[in-house]
Amino acid sequence: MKEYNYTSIEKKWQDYWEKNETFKVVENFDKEKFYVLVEFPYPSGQGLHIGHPRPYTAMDILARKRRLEGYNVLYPFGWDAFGLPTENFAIKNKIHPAKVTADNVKNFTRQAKAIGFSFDWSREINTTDPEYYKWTQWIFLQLFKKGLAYKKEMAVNWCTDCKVVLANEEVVDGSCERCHSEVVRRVKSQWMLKITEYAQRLIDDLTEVDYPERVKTSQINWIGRSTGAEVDFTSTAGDILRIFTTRPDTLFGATYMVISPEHPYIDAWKERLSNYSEILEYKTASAKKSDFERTEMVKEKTGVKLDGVCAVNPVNNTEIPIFVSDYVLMSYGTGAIMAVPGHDTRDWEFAKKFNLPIIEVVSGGDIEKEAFTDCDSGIMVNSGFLDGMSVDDAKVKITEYLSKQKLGEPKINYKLRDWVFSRQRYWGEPIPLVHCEKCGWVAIPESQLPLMLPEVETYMPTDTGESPLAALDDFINTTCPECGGAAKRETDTMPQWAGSSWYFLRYCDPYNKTALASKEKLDYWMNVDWYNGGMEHTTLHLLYSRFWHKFLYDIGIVSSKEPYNKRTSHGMILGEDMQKMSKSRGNVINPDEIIRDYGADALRLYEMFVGDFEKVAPWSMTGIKGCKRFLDRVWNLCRLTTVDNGQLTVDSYRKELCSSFHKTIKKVTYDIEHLKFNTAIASLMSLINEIYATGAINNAELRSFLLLLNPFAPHITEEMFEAAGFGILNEQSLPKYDEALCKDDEVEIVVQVCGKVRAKLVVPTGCDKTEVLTRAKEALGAALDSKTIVKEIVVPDKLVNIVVR
RNA sequence: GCCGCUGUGGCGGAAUUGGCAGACGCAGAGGACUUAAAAUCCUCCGGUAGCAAUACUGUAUCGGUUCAAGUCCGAUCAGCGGCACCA
Repeated sequence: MKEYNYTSIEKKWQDYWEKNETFKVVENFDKEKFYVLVEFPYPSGQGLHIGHPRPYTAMDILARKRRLEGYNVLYPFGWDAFGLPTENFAIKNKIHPAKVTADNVKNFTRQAKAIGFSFDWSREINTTDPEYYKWTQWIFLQLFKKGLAYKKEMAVNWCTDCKVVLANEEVVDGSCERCHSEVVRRVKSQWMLKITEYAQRLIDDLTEVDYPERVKTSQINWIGRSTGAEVDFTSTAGDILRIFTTRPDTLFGATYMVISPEHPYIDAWKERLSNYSEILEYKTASAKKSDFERTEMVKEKTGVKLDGVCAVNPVNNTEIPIFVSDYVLMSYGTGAIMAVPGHDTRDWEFAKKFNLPIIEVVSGGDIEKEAFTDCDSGIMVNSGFLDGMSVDDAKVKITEYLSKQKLGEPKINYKLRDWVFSRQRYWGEPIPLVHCEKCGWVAIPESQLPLMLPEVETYMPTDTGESPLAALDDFINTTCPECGGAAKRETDTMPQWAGSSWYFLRYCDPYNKTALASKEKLDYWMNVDWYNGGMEHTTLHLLYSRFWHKFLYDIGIVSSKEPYNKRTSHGMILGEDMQKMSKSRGNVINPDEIIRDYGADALRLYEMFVGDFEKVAPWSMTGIKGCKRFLDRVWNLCRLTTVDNGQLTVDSYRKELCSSFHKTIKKVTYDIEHLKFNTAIASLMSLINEIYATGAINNAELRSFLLLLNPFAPHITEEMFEAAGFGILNEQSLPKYDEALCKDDEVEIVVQVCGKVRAKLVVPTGCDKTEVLTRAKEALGAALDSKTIVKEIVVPDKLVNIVVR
């Protein structure tokens, strides 16, 4: 057995593909297209992670298979290059982030090419390229013009020492990742995008797409639609206090109210509140917590009663106390709730702690022990005109009543919040707006796009929390496009999500100077037929890009409501210790070394063979050796005796291998479509074992085997294909299977007695049921004597089960 | 606390979706080749009992449905990931 020289073979074919532009694709309107997409990477300083090749190889296999099936395949690649790590590296090392990005991209490109992905490199894009972000800015302007971008006061993480706004990621246990100082929540005016306006459509159109159920569920839960009612309580201060509830039926059971610490009434009622200072203290304390900390279930409920103002329940005119507590969030509903401790777990806990009355309004539970929250079985009690009704009926009745009395109205709420689109950072797309004293916020003319990111001395945000751009007078000061007067530019930049929300459109027409892509090309290539990415992007990137696509559909840029027909997700590659790979754990694997020691084909094969594609899988050095061993066996196929019959037709496999070949072709073809790469490879391994067992091979067998393996291991198969005189593999078609030839003439039948295997029997495929049963009984012989047969089950071509007493 | 996912040999994982559990690979043991080693090839490889044929047992735990359960249902335990107490 000889090892093959993977280094020179892989280099040879990578050069060949590059020189011949093998995978460059052009719009061919006569040919059926197939658009395969992988999430473009963030080019970090660490280089390609060993996890990256897993999804890239999987989709490369699909792309190569589709080409062999005759499709016009678009499989593009690019760089999602704006972002914090690059900026932080630039700050630390005083290198321009554009330079850092260019270096990282160069390294990533070298590594990606060494793995032999069949990307169309002529369509490479980079979100930090002004020719690209010109169109990111253009889309933002359209959103702005349609009223979908607005400014809002938002709480941000503020490092008290660095005096900068921090991303959630930079806050570790409530303190700054860099200086470990305290981080507080501070209010800042931010650009927001009204994704909530698309909430219902983002739910509804999920029925049109082929996503894994867990992805759909995550998105639906994230958007979090709930139906209920808004109800107006009056306060003893004379104002109306509006609340949202999903359980209007329990209105008679409301024994107190809770408002969020940020609720504006706290200030409005300042004069009436005898314990105002105590309330203010509570408000300050809760400002230090994140929403997550505030809403943690395990934590003890906290709160302060408002002394001096009460609320009045509109259905029974009862006066009830008002509390302020941080478990109520200003960002959901109206920032105020009615508390029904008898039928809400959180309210129940709060009421127990503060000794508040608990009234049962739905019978069926024991409210002394816990809140009774079941909506299906209870009957209304202690609820005036609702008594005796089911919960569902009561909901309808009370909502009608409230509407009629003008005390409230039905309401649908979504958990989904609008998208915070501003960053007080340098390394992002500048927001192309100016602020004019007279005209307000004004879009810059589209002819002035791209609004270039200017050079700055330091990338550090300013100590007022503004972006580094705020320190550049030349950049800030401009004229108003509307009135011509003096105006100031927006200095915030866009989040990294912006560029990735539409990149799949740019791949269709990456050099277009007059549009983000031409309508003709968009209509040819879109939709993305198959999009693979990580589960971690399910609720942010995937939702954001669907939102932008729907907006572009609304303004006539794209022709479909949804961008992606099919979405799949891969599992992470873990370290050999089953832990997430990280520098601190010391379990990081460098792909360069793997390629050097085993070759790209072995790396590709191993990452596909290691386990279920959708689940996490650990790296294993011995595992990759096994894959390399398999490739050596493939290489040595050509050293077997060739028993050539001179034919290259499908039916020229030798008789003893014919059925195996057809079965393997069927299995590999099926498995690739269903992300079962591991079992596809296993079946190829079984087939090669069978070939070796015969000690020989013929041309048709070698040719089919190489074609089947090619999507997984493109270099070695191209080389062997050429050496065998079959031509260039990439220009061929995938072998086909014949269903009739996949079947064996005979099958083994399991004979069970009471579910236990007692005999085995070989019968012709498709053998008659009674015939099988007779032969099964013969096989069992005396074992059935003196037993009463209760039941006889025959599963054709599989098993016989005889139940006896 | 809530949501989602996952529990199968020494290890990674298969199992046509209810029909012989452990495919394929790794590791291990024995043998062949070799002066020797590596590589390669052949054989064995869940547990218990047995020289063996074989029998019993076995898919996190407990229970259920079924002729038949890794697979379906109910409860429990453990691990991983996500989270915005969503009223």
